Formats: sequence, C-alpha cells, structure tokens
Amino acid sequence: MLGERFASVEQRRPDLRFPLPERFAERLTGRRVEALSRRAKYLIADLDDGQALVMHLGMSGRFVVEAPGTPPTEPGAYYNEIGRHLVHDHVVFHLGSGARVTYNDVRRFGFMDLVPRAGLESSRHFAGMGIEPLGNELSGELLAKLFSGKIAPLKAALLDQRLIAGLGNIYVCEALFRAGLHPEAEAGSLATPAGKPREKARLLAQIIREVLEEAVAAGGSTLRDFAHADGSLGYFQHRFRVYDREGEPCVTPGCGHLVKRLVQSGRSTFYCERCQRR
DNA sequence: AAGCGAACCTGGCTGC
DNA sequence: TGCAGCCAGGTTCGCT
Repeated sequence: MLGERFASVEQRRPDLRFPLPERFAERLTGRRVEALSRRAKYLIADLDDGQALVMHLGMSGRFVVEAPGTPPTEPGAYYNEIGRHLVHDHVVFHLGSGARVTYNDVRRFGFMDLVPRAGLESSRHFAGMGIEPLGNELSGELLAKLFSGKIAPLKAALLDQRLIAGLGNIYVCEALFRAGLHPEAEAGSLATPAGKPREKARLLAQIIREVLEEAVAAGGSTLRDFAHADGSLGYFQHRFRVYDREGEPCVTPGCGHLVKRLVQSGRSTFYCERCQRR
C-alpha cells in the first residue's frame, strides 16, 4: 500500500462494527498512501489529502494482499482455496499497481474511519489512550505509578487500554505467568511493596516487553484463522505456557500443578496457582 | 470515578 | 443428525 494510490475501493456493506464514514469509497479513490504506522492495535494510513485512514482488526479482522494479476474470486463462491469465507470480504482496495488488499472480518468487530491527520492523537479513537508497551516509557517506575491505588485485579489493569495500550488477553496471561504474578492480585499492590521497592513492577515491565518481542518475532499467534497479509501463519501459540492450556500440567520444571482457567471481567484467564503469587 | 457485566456478530466445537 | 450451549484474539456502553 505504501506509496500506492487507490484506483478504486469496493465497500460491500454499510458498516463493520460502526458505520463506515460517509462517502468512504469516494473519499479514498485517487488518494495516495504516504505513510503507514501503528498506535496500540490501530493501523494508520496517512493519505495525500491530509486525512488518515484508521483501521482496527477487532477479533477476527484480517487483510489479504494479492499480487497484480491475481484473478478475482469466482462470483458466488463461498470459500476460497484457503478456506476464507468470501462473504466476509467487506472492503476491497484496488491499488494502482493492480494489487488488491481485501479486508475480511467474520465477526465484524473491526472498523475503519477517516479522520484528519492533524491532531490524530487527540481524536476520538486515540484520546486518553495509554502508553505503548514496547515504547521507552514503559518501566517499573511508571507501571507502579499507573497501577498505584487501583483495587482492580492485575489482569484487568493490564488489559485496560487507558493505562497500557496494546496488550491483549493472550499476552497478559503469558506475561503474568512469566512474572510469577497472580492475575487476581490487586493492581495497586505492585506499587506498594514495603520491602524491595517496586521489584515486582520492574520485573513485570521487563517481561511484558520480552513476551511481545518474542511473539512478534514468531509472527504472532494463530489460534483459528489469524494469518499475515501474505497468508503465512503465526507460531507463538506453540510457545504458550498457560494460555488455552487449562488442565494441562504447568511447564515450570518440578511444578506439575494443572493450569487453571478463571473468568475476569468476561475474559478467560489461564494461570498456575502455584507459580503465580499475589 | 472505578470497576464490572453486557453487547456487538458469526462460526466452531462439545455434549446431550 | 440435530440442536442447544458455550467459547473466541477487542472495544464500548451503561449501570452500580
């Protein structure tokens, strides 16, 4: 997409999670993509008219990139060769080069929006958003400060995008396990260790970074249908230590306790009650 | 104000 | 085989 123009855009339904912007396809047609970036779980394409195309994949969204000359899928076909449900191809970007970028999203929890690039940080999607977990700001000191006084469970605080923006359910479970911290511990307890000052916060901050870097290097996690834009899959799911491993033995040498599952604010948490302490 | 459950939507899997 | 129930990578809304 970078440097390309949108020759045309097909919008096949009026909405994803939210209504698509007014005259969406029309406003994109002829525009050139000048930059691509990411903030938290949002993708941002800067356009040559000062607008930004903001995109979020939700739970099941994916982009598929097809090279110039790839024949269009057969009209009326339900699945393509890799089992993708074509009825869930909602937006198709036809690029000047002839390549196609298709947004497919079974559950339609994803969305797209067009907003002025200037002041993007204070626009409705980004205002109040927390720090980047891979940015320089994340430190034990800041983590302790962010969680100070919070009685919400550690798990919920880590998922709270207003504090740290970009951690999801899988990586929070994995980070808590590696840090040996109990998901139900009060978030504020990280900030108030009477003895070793903020040792837990320092360790957790370091481990969050490690887990994310390792997951990115492994290409992310393919649970059911996640794939990169070129169709390749992620491999981090093979390195899960607790996520989706309920009832399996804890991987800590000599532990042997079974991984437990509990529900916190509507999301599954997987943890080892022996290795993860409050 | 913070924290929590429900809602948004479809499909896959399990168990009866 | 069929059907009900549960579960899923995320965010937002509304209630207490």
